[in-house]
Amino acid sequence: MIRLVIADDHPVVRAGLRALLEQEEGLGVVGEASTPDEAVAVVERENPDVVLMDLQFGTSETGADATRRIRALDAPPYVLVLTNYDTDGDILGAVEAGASGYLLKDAPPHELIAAVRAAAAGESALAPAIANRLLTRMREPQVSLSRREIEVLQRVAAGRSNVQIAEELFVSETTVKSHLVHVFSKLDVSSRTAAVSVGRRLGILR
Amino acid sequence: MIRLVIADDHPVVRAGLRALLEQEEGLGVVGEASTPDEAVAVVERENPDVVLMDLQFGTSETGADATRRIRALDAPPYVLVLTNYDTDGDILGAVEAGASGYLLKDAPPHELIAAVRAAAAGESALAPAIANRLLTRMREPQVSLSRREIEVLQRVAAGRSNVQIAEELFVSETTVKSHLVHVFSKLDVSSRTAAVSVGRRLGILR
DNA sequence: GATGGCATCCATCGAAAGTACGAGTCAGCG
DNA sequence: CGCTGACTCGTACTTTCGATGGATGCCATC
Repeated sequence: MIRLVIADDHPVVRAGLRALLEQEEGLGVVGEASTPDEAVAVVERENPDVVLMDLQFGTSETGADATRRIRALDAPPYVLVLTNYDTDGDILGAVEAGASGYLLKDAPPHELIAAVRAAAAGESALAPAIANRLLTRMREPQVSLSRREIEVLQRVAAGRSNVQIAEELFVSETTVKSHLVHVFSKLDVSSRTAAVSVGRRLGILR
Repeated sequence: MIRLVIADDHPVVRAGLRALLEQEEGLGVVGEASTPDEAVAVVERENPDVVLMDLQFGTSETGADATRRIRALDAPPYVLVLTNYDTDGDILGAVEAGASGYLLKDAPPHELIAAVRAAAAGESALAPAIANRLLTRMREPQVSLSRREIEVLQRVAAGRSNVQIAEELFVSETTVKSHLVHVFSKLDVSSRTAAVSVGRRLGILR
């Protein structure tokens, strides 16, 4: 049986995933987590085959962080990342953190199940709608912001101050400014608000 | 038994709601819909007691529209609106469309069930976290920005500085700041970038 | 006629934001 | 092994924002 752990901060989503997955032969949910920390703990305890990991939690720590920590364990499970938006900037981060698959939350059940089975078999499973975007982004670097720069820009777009962003990312305010300097230069702007508007037009921001 | 219909475009969310609600005594899900149109059709066919209605569908039509149409039927069911964000601008629209309750998707299960029972009894059920915000917004009629304030906010969103905006509008920089102070206060934010992001979510900006 | 919202204007002050250096670690690559 | 790029941090400086607390005239509504 494929043993699963679900990590998502929405009780409704957890219940939905559990319901959809458990009515499938050969799949079993052995644990749930509502925070990144809890996810790591549950995975260590249950030693599952596959983890379904939400990208956005209510906290500052993201699913990508948890994914990185989980993949650093001994004999780690495969991690399937879940997200709401196919434009999420953390997707790249999650993939680099060791996620072996990537799914949209509005994916139909059969896609979900296929992805879980693929992941359990060690294969890569990207939602079709995503694979394209990811690949095109890979090969056409365009205005390629680094992962960190995108992360900072997203938080700027959410209205956070430099100090707040620094705290959320556990770096100094100087570092945040430094990232922003690069973002401004790459986007050819000179203020955060302009950067947000250009970033949105270029599809870097949702 | 309280007969329920679930309308949400996410299969996972539908399954989660169904799972959480059906393990409760006296509740039964008699239909699901993945689009606003389908929701109206299913409600007409099943004649349920309560409808759980998502606010955002993938389409241009919103849950508020469907709510309005459902409440216009003969002997309509009560409608509970579901949304991700407590700042969603359509909330007011949904309430005005006849929704009798309002829930965040990350609400704990007991809150969800309590809201369904309250709705079935014809009572109003607002997520506690929301009720306040909604009420204050009701008595302080929405977020109506003046024409001038919107003009300024739009230019802020385009990345202009206060000085630039002042020149464009043929007023002094202080005047621009003054408008922005009002905008900030109305939108309950304290920076231009946050104002832009809230303004966008509320539909004030493109 | 009063009240209140809107648009306009003003000054000051501290807090953010942005600029401009320099500089270190680390991973990956040719 | 040296190079490059991403990421990190520091210090010092200038500019822009935002908060505060006023002021005026206009106009609609009560």
